Amino acid sequence: MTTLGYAILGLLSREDLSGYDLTQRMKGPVGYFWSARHSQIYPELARLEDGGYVTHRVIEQKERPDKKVYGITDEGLEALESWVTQPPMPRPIRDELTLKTYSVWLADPEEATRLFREEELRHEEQLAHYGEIRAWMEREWREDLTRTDSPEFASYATLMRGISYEREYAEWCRWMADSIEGGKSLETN
Amino acid sequence: MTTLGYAILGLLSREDLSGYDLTQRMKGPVGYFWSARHSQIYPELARLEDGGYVTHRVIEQKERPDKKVYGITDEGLEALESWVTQPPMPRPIRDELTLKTYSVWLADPEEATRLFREEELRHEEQLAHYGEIRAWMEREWREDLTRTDSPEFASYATLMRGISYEREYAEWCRWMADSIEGGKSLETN
DNA sequence: GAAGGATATGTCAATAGTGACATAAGAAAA
DNA sequence: TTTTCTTATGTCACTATTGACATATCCTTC
Repeated sequence: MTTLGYAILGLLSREDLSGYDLTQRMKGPVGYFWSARHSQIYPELARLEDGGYVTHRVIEQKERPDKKVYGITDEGLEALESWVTQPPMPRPIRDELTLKTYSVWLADPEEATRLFREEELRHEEQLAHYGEIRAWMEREWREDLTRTDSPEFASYATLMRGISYEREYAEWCRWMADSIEGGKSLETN
Repeated sequence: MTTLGYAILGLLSREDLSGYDLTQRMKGPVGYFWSARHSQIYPELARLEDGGYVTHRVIEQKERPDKKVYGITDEGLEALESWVTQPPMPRPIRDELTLKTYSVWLADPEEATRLFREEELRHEEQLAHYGEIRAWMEREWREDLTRTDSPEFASYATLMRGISYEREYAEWCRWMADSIEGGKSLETN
């Protein structure tokens, strides 16, 4: 089983979905830390069905193309449950901006400052967006969020990782821009 | 040009290195946010040489296999310089632990708590390791760190990203473990 | 004397992931 | 009326990355 397979099972454990729906859901909370295009999702669904983790039924629609709606099987749910608490495979982090930082000493300071200010803004915007979603969740899901065995709590916890990730990134970008602009690094930290 | 190509140029802009040396360097500051195995580095060096970004000379060694030491060309340095301040390609983040979190509602709370405590420890350890390197850098490179056009500052800045990344990750893991252990999420945050 | 580790450079098959191509039909906007 | 968007499912070629295989020598440890 691939990690993408578990991402799909994670979505199907909450509700039955078509390949198209799954592609859309990849833009929500799951997609913040794992995403895929439809060209990867359709073949993966076929593999999951082959392995007995999901099944599908065809929904005929008038005035729209037919749908294949997928549902998780008992075997699929079991596989997902045992995967969840297994320590994650250590994967190397790949972050192009931080790699660029390693060569920032070669850059024009003004251009470098602009780069980090721009990236700071990008992460601040993402943070603001997540903040709105958080406020919505805390308003709509107040009860559910007190139970850690609710899917709502799981979505909220994933979002919280997004929030702290973006905040950390934005702060570091600001520190970088300030350091280069000020010409000194140890001064501001 | 690939991102790995620029990672290699970034190392070669500081000193001439062999493929083997580059592989070793990938475990240091550059490797914190971009890494590769030797099986990827050797072909990439060939491509870089093909493109005129690097050149090599063979160093014959007694009692050891011969070396190919690579050096960056003027074209290579130019390419690297213009890449550094270019906005990075947006890449999807892939983090298996945060993906698991999306399905944590299915898990046994005790096993989930153990998972997040373990991961918290891993990140705390990495943080402690980075902290030692930071202390060493601040001691040894005091002067250099005041100039943002020094390679030492660039290494330090990369390390600082590592430090804030690990701190953020460890804190979130602690919040997760505490939330699941306490059975409540909104209480501790 | 044997085994394992470090130095040193490569190839190759398999997997993961992206972007483009392909098709089809209704709805909405220009 | 034509174009564009949304729904809907798929394939295919290419790139990036990993892990295993391959070879050779010296040095250190058992």
